[in-house]
Amino acid sequence: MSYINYSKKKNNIALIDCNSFYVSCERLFNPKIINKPVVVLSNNDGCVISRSTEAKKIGIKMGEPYFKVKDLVKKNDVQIFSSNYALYGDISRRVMKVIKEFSDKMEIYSIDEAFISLAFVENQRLNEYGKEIRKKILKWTGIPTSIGIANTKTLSKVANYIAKKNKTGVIVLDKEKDIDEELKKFDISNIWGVGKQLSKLYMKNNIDTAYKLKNISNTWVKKNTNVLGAKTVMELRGIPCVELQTIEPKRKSCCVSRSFGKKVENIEKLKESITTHCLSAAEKIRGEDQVAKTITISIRTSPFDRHREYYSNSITIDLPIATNNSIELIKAATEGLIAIYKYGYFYQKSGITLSNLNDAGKEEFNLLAPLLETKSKSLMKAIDLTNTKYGRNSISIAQAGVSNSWKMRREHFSKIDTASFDSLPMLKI
DNA sequence: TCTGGGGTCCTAGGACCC
DNA sequence: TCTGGGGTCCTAGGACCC
Repeated sequence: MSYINYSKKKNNIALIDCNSFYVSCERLFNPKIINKPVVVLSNNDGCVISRSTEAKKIGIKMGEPYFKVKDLVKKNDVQIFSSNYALYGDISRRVMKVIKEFSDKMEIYSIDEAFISLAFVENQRLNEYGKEIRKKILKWTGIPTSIGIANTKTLSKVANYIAKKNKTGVIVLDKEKDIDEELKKFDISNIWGVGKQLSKLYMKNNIDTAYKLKNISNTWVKKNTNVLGAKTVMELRGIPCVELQTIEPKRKSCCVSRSFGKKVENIEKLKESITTHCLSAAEKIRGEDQVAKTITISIRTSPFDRHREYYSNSITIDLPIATNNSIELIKAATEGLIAIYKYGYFYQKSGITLSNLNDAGKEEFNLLAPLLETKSKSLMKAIDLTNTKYGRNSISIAQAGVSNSWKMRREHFSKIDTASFDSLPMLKI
C-alpha cells in the first residue's frame, strides 16, 4: 500500500519484562513454592495481581477479587502472598542494574520492565544478544525474564508478548514477512495502547487483529481516534513514534491512597488516614526535592456495595505557598476533609494527591517563603533521616493515630526484608 | 428579521499503562 | 464478610479576552 513508508532507520528496541514478577520475587526466598501455583495479592489482600504459570492454568484471572477465587485456591493448594513492595522494589533495582550493563540507552518503564536500545547490535546477532541478557539477569538476580526485540516500542511489546506466551525467552521481529504473519494472529485488544474503549471501536469496524489495524488508512485513524491511536498504527508499521525516554523525568504529581481494612464511619478515623497519607506523600516529594502547590483530598464509600448509597467526593485546594512541609499539607488536607465529609456513610477508601509539583527553591518568588522554609526545613530533614534509619513511621505525628481499625489487611505477608542478612535469596545456580 | 469571531488558557474527566 | 494503587496524556468545553 502506497501510504505506508517502509524506508525507516534501524532502531532495534528490546523490551525486557520479568515473568510473573512479584511471584518470582517471593520464590527467590522460598524455593519450596517453585513448581507450585502461587499468587500475590494487592494491598488489603483485595485482588490477584501476580500469578505463576501454574496459577494461570488453574484459571485464576488477573485482577480478580481474592474472595472469588478462594475455592480454587483451596482446591489446588495455591500459595498466597500479600504484596511486599519494599521487597519487589529492591529486587527491581537489582534487575535494572544488570540490564543497564547491556546498553547505555535505557528506559525503566515500570517496576518489572525496561526498554533498551540495541541499535548497535547487528540484526543477525539480536537473538543471541537477547539470550545473553536473560541468562545474566537470571544468574545475578534469580529472576526469569522474556525479551521482545523490534524496530519500535509497540512492536517490541508484541514480540515480548509472544515470547512470554511461547516460553521461547527471546523473540526478534525484524523481517516484514514474519511481522505480518504474527500480526495476523495478534488480537487487537492485546496491542499496547489499545484498551477497552479502543478495542470496542475497532471491533465495531471489523478491525480485530493487529494486522488489520496496521493496514488501516491514516485518514480513518485520525478521524476516529486521537494522536495516540495514530501513533500506535505508525509503530505497527515499524515507524518509531514513541521515543525511548532515557532520562527519567521528575514526577508531576504524587498520589497516596488506600482502602481500609474495615469500613470507616467516623471522621476522626478518616482524619487519621488522610494524615498518614500526607506524611508519606510529603516524604516522597521531599526525597525528590520538590514542593507542591496543590493538594486534592478524596474519600469514597464502596462502589460494589449494592445495599448502601454510594458517596464519593474530592476537593482540590490551592496552597498559598508551594510546600513539602508535612504539617502544612496536613493542615490543608484536614480542612478539605471536613468540607467533603458527610455523616452517615461507610467509607472504604481515602486518598490525597499532591500536584503542581516544582523543584524546591525554584518556585515563584514569594516574600514569605524563605522565612517559613528555614524554620521547617530542618525539622522535616530530621524526621526523614530518623525514619530512614529506624524504619518507617518511627517519627510520626499524633493525628496519624495509633489504632489499627482502618489499617491495611496483610494476612499472607512473607515478612522478607532484603536489608536483613537472614533472608538472602536462596539461589540454585 | 437580524444576535460576531477568533484566540488562549485552564480544568475535569476519560482512557490508557503497569 | 472480602473488589489495589500510582501514574501520564489527551480532549472537550468553559471562562475570558479583544
